[in-house]
Amino acid sequence: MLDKTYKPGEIEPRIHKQWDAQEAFKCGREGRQGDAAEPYCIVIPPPNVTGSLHMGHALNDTLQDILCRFERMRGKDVLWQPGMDHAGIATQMVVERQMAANQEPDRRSIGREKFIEKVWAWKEESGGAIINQLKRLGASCDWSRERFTMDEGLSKAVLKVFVALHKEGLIYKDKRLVNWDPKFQTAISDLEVVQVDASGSFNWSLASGDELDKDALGKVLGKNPNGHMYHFRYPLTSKVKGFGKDHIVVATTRPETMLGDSGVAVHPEDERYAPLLAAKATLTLPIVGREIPIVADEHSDPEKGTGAVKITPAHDFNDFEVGKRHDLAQINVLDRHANLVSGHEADAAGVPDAYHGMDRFQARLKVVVEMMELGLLEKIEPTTHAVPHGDRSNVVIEPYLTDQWYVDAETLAKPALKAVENGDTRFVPKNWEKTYFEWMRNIQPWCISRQLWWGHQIPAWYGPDNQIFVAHNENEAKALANKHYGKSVELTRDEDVLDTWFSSALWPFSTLGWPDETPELARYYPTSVLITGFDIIFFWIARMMMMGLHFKNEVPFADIYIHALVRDERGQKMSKSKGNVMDPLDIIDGTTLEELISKRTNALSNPSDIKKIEKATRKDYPKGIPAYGADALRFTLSAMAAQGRDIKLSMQRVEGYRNFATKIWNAARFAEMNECVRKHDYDPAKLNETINKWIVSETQNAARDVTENLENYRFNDAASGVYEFVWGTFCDWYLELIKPVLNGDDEDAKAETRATTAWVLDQILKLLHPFMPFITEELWSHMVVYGEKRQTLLTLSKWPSLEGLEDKDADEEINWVIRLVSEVRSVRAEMNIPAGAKLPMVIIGDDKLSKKRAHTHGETIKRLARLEDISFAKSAPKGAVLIVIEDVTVALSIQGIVDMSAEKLRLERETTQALDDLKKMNAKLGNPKFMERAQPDAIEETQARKIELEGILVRLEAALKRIEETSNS
RNA sequence: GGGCGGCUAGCUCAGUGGUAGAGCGCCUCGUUUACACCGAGGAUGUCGGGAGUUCGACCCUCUCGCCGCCCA
Repeated sequence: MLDKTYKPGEIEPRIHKQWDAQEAFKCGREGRQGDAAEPYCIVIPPPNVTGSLHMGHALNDTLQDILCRFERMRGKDVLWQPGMDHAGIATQMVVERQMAANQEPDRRSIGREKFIEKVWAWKEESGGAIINQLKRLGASCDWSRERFTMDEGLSKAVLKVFVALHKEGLIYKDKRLVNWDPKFQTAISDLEVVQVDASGSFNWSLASGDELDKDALGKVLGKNPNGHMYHFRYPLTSKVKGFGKDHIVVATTRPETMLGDSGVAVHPEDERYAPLLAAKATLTLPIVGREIPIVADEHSDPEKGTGAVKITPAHDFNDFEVGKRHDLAQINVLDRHANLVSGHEADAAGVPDAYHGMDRFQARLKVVVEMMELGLLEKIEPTTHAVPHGDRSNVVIEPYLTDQWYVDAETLAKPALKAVENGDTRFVPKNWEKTYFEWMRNIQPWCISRQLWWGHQIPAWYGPDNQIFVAHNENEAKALANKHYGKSVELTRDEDVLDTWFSSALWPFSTLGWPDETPELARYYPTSVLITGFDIIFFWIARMMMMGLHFKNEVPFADIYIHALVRDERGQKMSKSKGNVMDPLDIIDGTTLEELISKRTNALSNPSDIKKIEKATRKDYPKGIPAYGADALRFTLSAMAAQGRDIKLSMQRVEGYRNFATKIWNAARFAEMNECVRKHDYDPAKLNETINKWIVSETQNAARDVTENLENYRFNDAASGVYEFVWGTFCDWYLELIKPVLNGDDEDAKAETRATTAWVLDQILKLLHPFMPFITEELWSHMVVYGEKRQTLLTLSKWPSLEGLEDKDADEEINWVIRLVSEVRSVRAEMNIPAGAKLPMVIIGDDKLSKKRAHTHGETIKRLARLEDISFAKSAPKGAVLIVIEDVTVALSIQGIVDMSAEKLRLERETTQALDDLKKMNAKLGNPKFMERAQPDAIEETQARKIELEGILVRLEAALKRIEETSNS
């Protein structure tokens, strides 16, 4: 016998063991190989090896798991390919931090090789915690095929791709500006930069005559160095005829970059500056003393400020382009730490001694003060502007001139763009393709080199004269060099590694064995669908499309399903630094308030928020979180995963779906108690009892509904469909309706009903399994106490594909019973009839069908509506409440129990409502345009509704009349 | 500045060119051995504002407002 309550914590580990023992999730299982089964493949978006499961993963993986389990049950040969990426920066950061905490020597002192060893050791010991968390969620990946982007095979793929693309000229080395992260001292891609708005508060102008309060400015900039626009006067080297002033005013939010200025640009048609352009006038850069040209370039906007823009080609992306057009010098003034340069470089750049090696933001203040002292500071105004930050380091990024490796993304993007345009790959929901197109059409060269140690080292070797040899290995490079130089030379390998996303871009085929032509690659590529969040359309999807098409000549996936973002209760994006994260495992296993608080406050970006976070957490979760179980969490996420809308996680919803799990549990318990046993020769198409025909018909509807919705990625519709069927139809009505049968003495009916209950329950477990794998698998294995042994695990059983079970007559009959019972219950409650009172019911009139139905279901109706007995009469007895259903009037004798004036009010209210509705129908039918132009269906429906309402009104009128007679007598 | 999405019951959210929905919460009731993590019943809405298309708009179009996100 089942326990009275359902305990997820006890069930889940047991079920895991069953799945593992039977290797249920392995692809290419017996009976599903070759032509025997259609392959179905999803590659997991590889989580980061340093990561831990968050709600976004939980949603992402729940949806993938639903599809995989669904298709596996539909008989397909499913491969859900799991794995992780090596997360270059994040992992290196974790390990370095750990070394520092242990007071070990830093990575530069131990050298590259030793450091890499340490990273691997870390990975073996504490990396990949997320994989176990995924398992806890119930993810049915083929774990035997787990891959890691640094694995030998995947590294081989990276090598091959790099060498091939280089050979084709699609990978090249270039000196350009990159986004430089001064904390990690590496280049990062555009996508790894987040723009953070800065707003200042300091205001000053030369014209005001006030003295600049340096200390006050220093204080403001100490809090946030950004958020101000500084207007500088750059003096003309010599006076120019026709130009009234002896200087030009330029504005900047980054004053320190002026040390690297090599020109000032004005718009070619800006008449204000025409004399200067004509005279080829130059400016003398203050502080530095360099003479710089004034150039005409459309980049400067005459409407903005003074129309003159200072140009710092080595430290600004726009200026870099302008500088190239006018052959301006690229003067670097920062070092790798984003401090001001020192030594030779500083001398070359003309940076004064006082600035050498100075912090960039201190230099900013110093430049401003010095300009003020020179009388060249015109004003400082507060402004709001976007400041680039490293997404991992959270420090201000500097555009920095370096040699890096690039992928010619523009060329690779073309086929990738076309594949979506012509429908080879389909976005669901469709509107995301716009985002994809937008990005692909404006794609920039992809900087793939990183100045890190952890990752795939770039397979490029340099000769003594810096000649580059790209090869699969050192010997091959040496051979190339020998040929080039005609002799053997010393080669040095490029120190840098590749962007982690470079290897992730190969994921859909590298995990299947490419570059080897493995059977898996042949069978599972292209994959069926990619499920992911919109935030990595650019990072990952676009790049997989490019690489897949280039190297496999086929799109990597047929469909791309883009799901929502999971937000917190207040609709805020969850983030560790905001302290509003929710660990999915805390919902599965439960947690205490204190643990929750400590988890949320230990990674805050702003520690002063601790109290605030604590308060909010105490308010939202005063008792911590109970253990709701993986099934409840999964069901919540899928029920809330409507296309195109974010999910605001609601604990109440989780609780509701936990209750749903308990409901199913108890329905099964009821079935067990009543010996509802499966029968091997049970045929749902050959039944005698109307009630059973009905539920079997409803089951078919529900199965079709879930199937269609899952096929169309309508996860929320699928989930709420099963929910409604299980609770609203099966539990609320079917199980209640059969109780009299189970307690009765018609043995044939009883046997059929028991078998039907067992059969429906089996279908329910199957339909529910993709959403709630644990409880369903548990019940599946449990419901054999009296029955036949199961042949398979539920997860490997056959998905219901039901046909020919619809039964319109049974449907109408049972719906009649349900309506009748509901109406009686409703009237009883409204009339305040004591729950215990059993009333006699009289069915008025001579309708044969009603009589027959009332007779067949008499016991059931009596039980559910709490009736003493059911009889038939031509007219209603005195002192009765009349209930008007569409086609029948029913009298409940309640003499003495009920206040007749209340009853009168009730009938009057119903009459008013019916009259209102009728008026609407008549208005429609009386409108010639409606009759002329509306669809025939709509007209028919309106007419039917009109007739129905008229019938109801006639009977309501009769009922009211009776009341008056009764109260008069 | 460009683009996308949202605004529906107290809350969280579905929804469709033709009679406004669910869950939670709320109110009333609960003799019944599946379940109080339950059962029965009930109340609650100018579907963000305005205009248009249409026989008919919560739905389509335009416009305005507010909120959010992405890109520059």
